[in-house]
Amino acid sequence: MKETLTDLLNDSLDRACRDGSLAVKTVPPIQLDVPKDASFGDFATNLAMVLSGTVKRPPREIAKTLIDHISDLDGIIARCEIAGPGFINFYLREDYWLRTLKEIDAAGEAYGRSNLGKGRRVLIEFVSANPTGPLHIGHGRGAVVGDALARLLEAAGFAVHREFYVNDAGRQLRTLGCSVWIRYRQLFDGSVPFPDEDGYPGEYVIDIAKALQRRDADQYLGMDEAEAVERLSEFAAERILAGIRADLDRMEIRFDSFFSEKALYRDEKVQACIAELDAKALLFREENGALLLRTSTLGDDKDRVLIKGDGDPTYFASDIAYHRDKFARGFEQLVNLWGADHHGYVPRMKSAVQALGHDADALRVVLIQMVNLLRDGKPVRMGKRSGEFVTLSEVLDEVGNDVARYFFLLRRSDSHLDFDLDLAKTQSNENPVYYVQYAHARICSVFRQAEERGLSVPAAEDVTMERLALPEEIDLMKYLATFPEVVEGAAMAMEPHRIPFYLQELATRLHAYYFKHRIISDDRELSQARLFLIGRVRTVIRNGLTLLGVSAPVTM
RNA sequence: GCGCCCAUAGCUCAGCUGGAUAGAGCGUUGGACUACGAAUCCAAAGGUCGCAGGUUCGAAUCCUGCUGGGCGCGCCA
Repeated sequence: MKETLTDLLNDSLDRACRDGSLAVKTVPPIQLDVPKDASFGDFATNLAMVLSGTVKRPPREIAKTLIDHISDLDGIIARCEIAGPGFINFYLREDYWLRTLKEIDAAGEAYGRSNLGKGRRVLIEFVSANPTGPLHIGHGRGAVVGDALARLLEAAGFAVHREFYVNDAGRQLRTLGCSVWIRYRQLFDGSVPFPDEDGYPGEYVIDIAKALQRRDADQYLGMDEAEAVERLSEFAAERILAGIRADLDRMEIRFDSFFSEKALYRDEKVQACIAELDAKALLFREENGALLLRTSTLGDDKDRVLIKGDGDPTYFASDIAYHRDKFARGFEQLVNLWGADHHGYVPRMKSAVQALGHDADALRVVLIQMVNLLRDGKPVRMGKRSGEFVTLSEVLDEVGNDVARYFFLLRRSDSHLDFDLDLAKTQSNENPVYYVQYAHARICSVFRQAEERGLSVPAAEDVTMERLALPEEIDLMKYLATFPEVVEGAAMAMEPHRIPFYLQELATRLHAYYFKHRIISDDRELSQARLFLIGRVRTVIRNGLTLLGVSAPVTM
C-alpha cells in the first residue's frame, strides 16, 4: 500500500507540473514514513519540504497544491492533512486494512517474501573456521547470523548459495599436525614433552591422538617425522571438520558447499589468478623477489605482497584466487561474514575485487563482533590457546538451539554481545526468547479451544471482517502490513536483528489485544472474525521465526 | 603515529537512507486471574542521546575537533 500511495503522490506531482501549479524539474525520490505518533496519520511524507528548496515556495503551500492534485480513484484515503512545517499526513480508510488480512491469508508462508533480488545469484560465505579446533561461541554467532542472512536474502528473492571456506593449506594445519604427533607419541612414551608455544594444547587433540591409536596402533612411530605430521594433520582436520559439521547440523545450518583452500593450489588457480593480475599490469616485483599487487591505487593504504621473497604465496594471494573463483562460478554478489578483528582486511579485499574487474560493492563484508560468555555475571575466560574454552556444542547443550539463535540475533552483528548463560537458561519471563514463542503458542491454544467448542473459521470471503474495528485490531492489521517492508529492509541492510525486534513488537500487540478482548464469545460471527485475525498474526510470527531459524511451538 | 568501529534511561540495547513529544526489555514502585494459557497485561518513576562547534526549515542520525573504550595496522593465516 506504500507503493499505491507513492504512485498517487507521483501522479499528483506530475499533474501539478503539467497544469503549471508547480515548476519541478527533477523529481526527488518520494519518502513515505509511518509516523511514530498515530495521530499524525497512517503515512506521512516530507515531499513538500523537500521541494520547497527548488520551487522556492513555502512548504505548506506546496503541500496544499499536492493534496489538491491527488486523484484517489480507489478511495483508499479517508483524509489528508497538512501538519507542522509542511508534512502531509495521510489517513487511510480503516476497512482498507482488512485487505492486509486477506493478503496474508492468500500468501501464507510466502507472506513477507518478495522479488527484490530478481533471482540474482549471491554467494554467502560464513563460519569458515579453521579446522584446527572445535567451534566456539564466536563461531556460533557468525554461523547463526550468516544463516539468518541467507534466509533473509532468499526471502527477498535472491538465489543464495551458502559456502564454508576451509583453510586447509596454511601453517596452522601443520601446527595441528605437530600437536597431534606429539600427543600421539605421548601415548606410547609419557616423557615426550609438549611445547609451551606453537601448539594446540586442547583436550580434543589428545582425543584425536587416541582415535588414531585405536585405528592404526603404532604404525606412525617409525615414520619420517615430516610425513607423519602431514598424515596426522590430514586425519585431524578431517575429524575436526566432521565435528564442525555435526555442530552446524545441530543448529540446522546447512551449507551448499565446503570449499578447500588446498584445492585452489592443486588446481593451480592461485597461479592463474596471479597471471591474470599480471596481464592487467597490476603487479610489480621488489629487489628481494617479492611480487606485489598495486592495491594502493584501489583504495587500500599500501601495496600488498602476493608472493613472498622466498617464493611462497601469501594467504592474500590464495584469498584473491578464491574470490576470483566465486565470480567465475557465476555469482554476481559476494557476501562474507568475518570476525570484526579482521576489519582491517576489508579495504584490501575490496581493492582486490576491483583489480579483478568488479565493482567494489560486488563484495559486501558483514563484521561479526566478539561474544563475551557470562556465567554468574562474570566473563568466562576463553583463551584460544589456553585450551580451556567453552565450545559451542557445550553452550548448545546448556541452552538449546532456539535460545542460542535468538540471543545471537538480538543485537546488531557489529556490536559486542554479552551472552549471559544464566539468563539464557531461565525458562521465565526474563528470557526474551519465550515472549514471542509464547504468543504463537497462545494463539494455537485459542484455536484448540475454539475447536473444542465446535467453532471453525470459514474461508476468508465468508468471514465478516467488518466486525474487526477495535483500535487494537486496526493496530494489529497495520503492523502486520509492515512485515514485508521489514523483511526487505533487513535483507538489503543485511541486518537480521530487525526481525526479532519486529516480532517482539508484534507479540506485544497480540498479548495486549488478547488480554483486553475475548477472542471466543457467544457471538459466532465476531469470534470467527477475531480468530481469522489472530490466525494471520500466527502466520506472520511463524514466518518471522522461520527467517531466524527459531521454532514456533504449538505448546510450551 | 595512522586507520576502522562504538558512546542513547540504573543495566542490556533499538532508533529504518536527517523528520514531529527519543523507544523497548530487565530492574524499581503500584495494580490486574471464579472466562480463550498470568511464560501475560496495565500504570508510574527514570534521558543535557559522551563534550564542543558546524551544515538546515529540522540532527541521536551528516561534517570537524576533543574525551573515553574496543579492534586493527606482517613478505602471519
